[in-house]
Amino acid sequence: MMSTPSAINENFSELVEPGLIKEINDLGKVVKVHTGDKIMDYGGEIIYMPLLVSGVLKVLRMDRDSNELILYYLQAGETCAMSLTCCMAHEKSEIRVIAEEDSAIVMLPSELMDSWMQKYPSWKSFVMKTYQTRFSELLNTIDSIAFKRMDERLVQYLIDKSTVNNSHLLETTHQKIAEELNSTREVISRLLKQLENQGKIELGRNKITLKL
Amino acid sequence: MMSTPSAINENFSELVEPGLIKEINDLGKVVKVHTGDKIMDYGGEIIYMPLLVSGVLKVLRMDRDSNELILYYLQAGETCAMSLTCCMAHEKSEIRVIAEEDSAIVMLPSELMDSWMQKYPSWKSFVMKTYQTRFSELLNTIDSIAFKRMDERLVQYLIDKSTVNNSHLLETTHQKIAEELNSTREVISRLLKQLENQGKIELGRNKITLKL
DNA sequence: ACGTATCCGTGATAAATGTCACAGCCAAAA
DNA sequence: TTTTGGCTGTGACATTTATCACGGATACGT
Repeated sequence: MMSTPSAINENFSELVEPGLIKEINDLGKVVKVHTGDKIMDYGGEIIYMPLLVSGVLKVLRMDRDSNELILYYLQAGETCAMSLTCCMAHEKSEIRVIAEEDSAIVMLPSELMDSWMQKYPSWKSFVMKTYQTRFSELLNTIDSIAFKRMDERLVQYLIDKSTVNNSHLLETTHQKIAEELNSTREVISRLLKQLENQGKIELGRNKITLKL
Repeated sequence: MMSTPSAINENFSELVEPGLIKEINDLGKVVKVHTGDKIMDYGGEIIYMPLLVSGVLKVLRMDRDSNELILYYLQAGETCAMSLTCCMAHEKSEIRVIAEEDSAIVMLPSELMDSWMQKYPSWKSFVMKTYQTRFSELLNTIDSIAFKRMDERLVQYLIDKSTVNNSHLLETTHQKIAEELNSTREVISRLLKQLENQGKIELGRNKITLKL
């Protein structure tokens, strides 16, 4: 498995100390995953912390009856705040992480995190920034499910998905959307049909085209 | 305004460096607040970071139509993760913080946070632990609103409130509960009546008694 | 003790979402 | 081509929660 020094520089430009870059390149393993691959699961041990070099991951929450809910997407240059907390505390995962697209991830042994905080100021800043953005994302998620109706949530979902995939054509099924929004296929189908009637999207089998 | 060295030692025993304790005692201002006082509000600047020495604070989220939702409680020995992120980034608050009980808070100038992270390992651990617990709390909140019905959420609310107030007698109104759960008085009244019929609580004007 | 605010209980009804049932359609495999 | 399985559309109905309306109860100030 080859390490890719340039990838870190390109996507994590805020990490500046040469010693830090060197440690990441020496100790991190590059892992390539494909769309749909599971990177982490509820209850799993977290012994690596993932830096996302390319692609998109999605972070999901589940309950015991395996109802699901998408929390947020991770893009190149980002990492998972949950992994941070878990790494530091050697705890188990409270979330599931799935590759939304083919992705490349640098896996860092979790025991390094702590010492780097003191050793490399830019690492500390990166960690802090990660917490801040993930906190905001979680609050957005809470806003959606607490204060919005399903039609609004669906529109936001389509926009977000279109944004991270960088495409107006979404290749998915009503069933999958329903799962990620913790709803049901019939409800999503009907709301999508409404949106089509309003001229905002076009529907096809396994695909949704956003118009604008 | 007097500083209270012992209060820090008692409630924040994980903060161990003498230099850190001294800085907190020298630079922190002790503020006393009463039940219902607003400590922070949505959109407000955060220039102090609050360490809760005694009492209970509640952290709320609001939307534009001033619908509200309780996120979690803070107890003695804890601090607000949102304040942490805001302090570090000099950002505005995304939440509202209200005193649930009379409380004493040590306010620390936010510009110190960053340097302490490197200077005092126990401060860094404290900050990390804070993030971890708050993250978990937010996930719990998400679980509740995403996966549970109002009757379950209400029971959990009553238990949580009883726990932080350390009393089986809750002095509040149906209206206030409805606001913190982002519901309506009628719904809460009916559900409370159900619980009373099941023998789980007793209702009175401005009070609810938990039986077990 | 009286008047008044607020709080509480509850029926009737509406809106949002979930569930069930089933039919048609499309795409890939045989 | 035919079959098969998954995807989509939609009516009918159930459940959960919100809204409206209003009357009665309780505490508090004067």
